Amino acid sequence: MSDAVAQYNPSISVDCVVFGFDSKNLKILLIDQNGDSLNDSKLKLPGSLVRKNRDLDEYADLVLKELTGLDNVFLRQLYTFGSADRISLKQDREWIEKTYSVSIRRIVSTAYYSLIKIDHSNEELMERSHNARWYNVSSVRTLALDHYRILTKGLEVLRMELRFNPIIGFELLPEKFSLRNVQTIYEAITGINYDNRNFRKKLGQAKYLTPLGEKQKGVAHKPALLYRFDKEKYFNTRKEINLFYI
Amino acid sequence: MSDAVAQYNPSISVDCVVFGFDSKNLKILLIDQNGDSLNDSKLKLPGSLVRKNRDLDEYADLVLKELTGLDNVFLRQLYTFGSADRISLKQDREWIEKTYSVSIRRIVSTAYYSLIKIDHSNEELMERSHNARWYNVSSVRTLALDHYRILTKGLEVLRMELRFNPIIGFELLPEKFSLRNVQTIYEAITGINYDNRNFRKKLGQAKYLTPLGEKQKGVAHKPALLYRFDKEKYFNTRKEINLFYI
DNA sequence: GAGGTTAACGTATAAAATACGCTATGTCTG
DNA sequence: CAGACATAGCGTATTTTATACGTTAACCTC
Repeated sequence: MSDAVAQYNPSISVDCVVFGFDSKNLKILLIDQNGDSLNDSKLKLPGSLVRKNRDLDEYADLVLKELTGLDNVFLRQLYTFGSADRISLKQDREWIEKTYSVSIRRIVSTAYYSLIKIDHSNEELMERSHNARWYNVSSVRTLALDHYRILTKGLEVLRMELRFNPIIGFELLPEKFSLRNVQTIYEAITGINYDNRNFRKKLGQAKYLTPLGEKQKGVAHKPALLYRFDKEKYFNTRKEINLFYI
Repeated sequence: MSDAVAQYNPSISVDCVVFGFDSKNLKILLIDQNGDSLNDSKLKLPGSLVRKNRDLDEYADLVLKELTGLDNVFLRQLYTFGSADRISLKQDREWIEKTYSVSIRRIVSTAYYSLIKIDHSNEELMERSHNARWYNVSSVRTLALDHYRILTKGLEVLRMELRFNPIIGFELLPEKFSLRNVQTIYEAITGINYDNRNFRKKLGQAKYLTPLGEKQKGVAHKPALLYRFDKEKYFNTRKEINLFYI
């Protein structure tokens, strides 16, 4: 994202929490600043200072597109981090100043979160050109700058969203999936274990799951039917959530 | 908020959507830029460019405190508006440059929303020193800059929050209130009409409402019992919301 | 004291959540 | 090739919650 003629606003940046799912675990896309990933604290979220006179949202999209090569990915604003002392380490400051050729004082960063179908991503390309790789969210303990806090916020919002917005799950799942895949992703995100029989009973009421008549292959148990998420039906049959909690 | 020696960052600002409730309608606190309020489009949200090296959150709090004189008010981040063309009108740009004595290009504004017990606010003071007054949210049609969009976002988030977080309602209600007051505020925010008997049945299950043994006076109907919201009990008895929607 | 208005309590029914039993169908192992 | 094993997939019983609506109580105004 660095460019000799680019004019960056030295106090505005975007960072992206990019989630994925490998049919077992929730993943996050992280960049290795140094090219070696032995030390967790050198891992950071993809992001960039924003060029002058560019939309924030549009710029987050750009960052993501350059990183993944993917277009039209799910991307939403998460939160804005504006503590005056966000960039407290001298080495972080110097890294930014060198990368963008600007002198910085404080940076307000607007974080976004993105949901990616991991099988659509070109892992080789991401690794080669950006030192970016998928990590298990559950194994991440520290990150550069205040990026761990951003990740935590991302997880919190993801959890909240999934409760009311099943689309969150299907953005992460591949085109074809089993009901069990859906349950696994709900469990990975919420941390709650659901009773398999009740979970699928509830999912069965959804109008937006189209069975494909196709089965899993090569699994050491009864193969599951595969389904497809029908976005159109989802938006047409969505019923109002008319509830409040005491 | 203007000050001769202040150093403002010319591209970062905060705006506050300040909600109130007068036992009938949802209200919003707006500032009249010109000192006359005949023209809606001259009304704006309270806000300010942010001084260099000041926390965003802290600064929103400061703006609010200077405006209302109130301390420790409910204040949460809402959304960040970062379109490059947010300040499209020449007169808006000039007003900002004159007020803050800075030259601006683009401003990224982080919006906050605040909930105020209207009976705690000093309306005279606010009007005299800031041209600020409470308006019915439902009667606001246009605002300066992109502030109407910010208000819309505020309403949307308020609605969502109220579903899971009853505290939202009690932040707006006075210390003593009737169950009917609670229902009215829920209806004002969500736009849904609830059956009075079922609504109070549900509220009755809440552990955090302490009856005061005191009754309404001077009302032309059976006077209602007054209650108090017990924050501590609320946090102690809060049960996990263990649900997801299909 | 009649009429209007909201408070406050109660009952009946429908819908949703939860708990758990059981059979089916594939792969893997000995 | 039989039996173990694992998850798929269907079903029933029970509890909890939501929804609909009847009824009396207590205050004001005229």
